[in-house]
Amino acid sequence: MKPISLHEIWMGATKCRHCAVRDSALFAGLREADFRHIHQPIKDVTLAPTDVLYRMHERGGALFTLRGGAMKLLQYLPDGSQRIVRLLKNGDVLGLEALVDQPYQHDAVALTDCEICAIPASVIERLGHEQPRLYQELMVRWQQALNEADAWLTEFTTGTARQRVARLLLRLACPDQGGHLPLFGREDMGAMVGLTTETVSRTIAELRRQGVLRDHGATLRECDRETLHRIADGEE
Amino acid sequence: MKPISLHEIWMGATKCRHCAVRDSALFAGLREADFRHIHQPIKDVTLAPTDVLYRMHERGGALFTLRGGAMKLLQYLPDGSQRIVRLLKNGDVLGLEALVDQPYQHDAVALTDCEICAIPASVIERLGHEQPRLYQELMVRWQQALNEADAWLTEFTTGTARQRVARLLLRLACPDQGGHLPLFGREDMGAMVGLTTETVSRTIAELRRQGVLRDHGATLRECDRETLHRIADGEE
DNA sequence: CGCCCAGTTGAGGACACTCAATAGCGGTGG
DNA sequence: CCACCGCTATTGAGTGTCCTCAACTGGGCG
Repeated sequence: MKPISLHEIWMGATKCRHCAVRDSALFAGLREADFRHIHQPIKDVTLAPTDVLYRMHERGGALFTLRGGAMKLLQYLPDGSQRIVRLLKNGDVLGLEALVDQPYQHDAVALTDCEICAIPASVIERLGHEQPRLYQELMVRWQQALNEADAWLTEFTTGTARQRVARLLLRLACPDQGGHLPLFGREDMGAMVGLTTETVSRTIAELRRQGVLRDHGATLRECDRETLHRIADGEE
Repeated sequence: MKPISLHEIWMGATKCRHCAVRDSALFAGLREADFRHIHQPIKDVTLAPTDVLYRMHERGGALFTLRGGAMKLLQYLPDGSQRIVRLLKNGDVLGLEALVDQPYQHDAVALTDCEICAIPASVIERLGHEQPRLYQELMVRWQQALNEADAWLTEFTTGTARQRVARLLLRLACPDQGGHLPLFGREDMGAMVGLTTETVSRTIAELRRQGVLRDHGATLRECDRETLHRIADGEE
């Protein structure tokens, strides 16, 4: 849980502008010339699992694009228990709050090794003045986040444990045939669907026994999307 | 449940530009001159409870500001059950999806009598070209929606029925001393916190018996925010 | 007056939680 | 190389909460 201070982020050399930002989904579509406007440092950040990118209520003034890896956004309840509010993967943006001058709304924690680009909000503001296109791009990101949030609400907080886990698996393991996420720990899965680790474990164990899931070693898996869908819809 | 077709909305007279849009929170801050850019109709809409403003998956091309009343945004599960994903009140914006050319993501249903302003996405785009300020305003709205969504996830899907109902009451009845929302039906409340109507009813009945809630006639209420907070935090 | 709908209350059962013990894996050090 | 430790996952037993089904109440309105 080594925290990475924002200070640390900004003090680094300005090695970007030549960096991978240009590939970054956020800036895709901006033309070469537009980059001359970037006078502030855009810094690369690397994280290891459990590292914290930023914390709730912090005022960082930067947003981030996730160029590689996976992260989770956490919120906490008064009793201390935590809930995973969203997952982020390649190309996703986090910390958009910074653009409207708000403190971060979550803890952002790395689930895998991550490569991240940190972009000061001021850079966006400057670019945006001459590139309304950028705002369009940002709004798309915002809407994506909102869709995700709503989907989580309806998919992961309703129905039986069996249904929720099935839906989660469909979202995590299966979407892209090869790119299995490491299939997180039971604890994290529980925090996503609002169940205890034990219940998640039991549920997955049963799915395995029924042949819906196949454990390839430790973390890799195959899954029968067909039946998972039926389970998710409560038909089984 | 009389549906209001979007066609119906757009065919109306262009009585706005002089209309209340200028007071609308969304456009607050734009100066007089900026309104000359609005060539398209901005239409007023009035809804009665249970009326539908738009439906999921529709492509309306317009966004809306809620000038008065309260609305709910719904999503559905495969089994047909519905979940209330967000509530909207005075000054809130809905249908932002239209700005990024997406179909609406929810059913938008009136809970009370509503006054609404319908604004074509094209108007925003045109205005935005010369008024980057407007984008800033829009992003703030988007972030608001996102904060709401996240808050619902953590507050209304965790803890016991007692806790959830307490949190809901704190959000609905109490925030503004006088402006009690009609304290929705049990069914709606259930759809917000992920419980059955019976459980909500039982829970509220008990709170009443314990003197935390006082029924003033039929819908009005007083509540002991102090103890509600303690209940919400699981200390009672 | 009686219907209708929303809310309330009851009884019974299912499901997920809690607490607790066991198993499996990986790393570390003797 | 094996023994041991720590962590995570798994499994079990018992309990509590919430859901389901169903009956009953009460106010609003035709």
